[in-house]
Amino acid sequence: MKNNKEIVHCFVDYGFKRIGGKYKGRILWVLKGGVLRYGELKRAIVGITPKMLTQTLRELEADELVHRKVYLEVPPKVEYALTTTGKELIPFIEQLRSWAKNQMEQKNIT
Amino acid sequence: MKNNKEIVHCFVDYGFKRIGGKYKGRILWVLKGGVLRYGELKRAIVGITPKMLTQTLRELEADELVHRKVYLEVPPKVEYALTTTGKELIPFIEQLRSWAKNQMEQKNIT
DNA sequence: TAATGTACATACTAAAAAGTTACTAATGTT
DNA sequence: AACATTAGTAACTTTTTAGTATGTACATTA
Repeated sequence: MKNNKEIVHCFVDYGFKRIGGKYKGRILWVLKGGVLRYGELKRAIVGITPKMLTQTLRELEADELVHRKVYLEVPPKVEYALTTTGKELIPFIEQLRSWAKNQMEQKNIT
Repeated sequence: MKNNKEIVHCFVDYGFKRIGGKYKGRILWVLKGGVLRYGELKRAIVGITPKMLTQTLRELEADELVHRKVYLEVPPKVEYALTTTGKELIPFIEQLRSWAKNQMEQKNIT
């Protein structure tokens, strides 16, 4: 999800542009639990490919929602954590989540 | 944004699938103010094409977030309104919106 | 008689997002 | 020497989403 150069029409538009995309919400949500390494994220976000994980993390980083810390070791070690701005989004995701939970229970979705 | 048949991985995933897409958030948000006709929506959602407006409204309708009421008149008249489920999303959008507002002000985005 | 208004539909194209497959670096371990 | 480990990359294809351009119905109004 590219969001540079595009015209932002309103706050809602801007907000959705920053958290849109197939995996951003899930990534932010699991990072709510604390710092995670790349491989841990990969296991947590079931179904994501390394390409999409890296790509999405880079977008989140550029967007200052996630912080990336590289350890100069071999084998490599990279840790990801929410930034302050990223943490501010958690209540919002939580609200969507509880709405979704409700909906899924009502609709009996497996 | 198609979301049938796909695997839903968690509540967050499900939630984002239901409100994802370029215009859904904005449409729900303007409908918060009350019932709107097709043409009014078109004017409210600046930049949307009739194709995308219709398509998105149909998705929202199929998803039971928006209700569509057709008057059998000529020229045609169709009204759109939030359903109960749709209204339940408003606080959530409001939260994203206020986060976005904050961000935009901090970053001095026009 | 022709234009106007309204809510679309249809066919097609372009752009964006996501997926697939294969590959790398450098050290420690067997 | 071969192998495992970790966090990715690169090139390419497919799928999905969005945009463009044009057309339709039909009562009312000019």
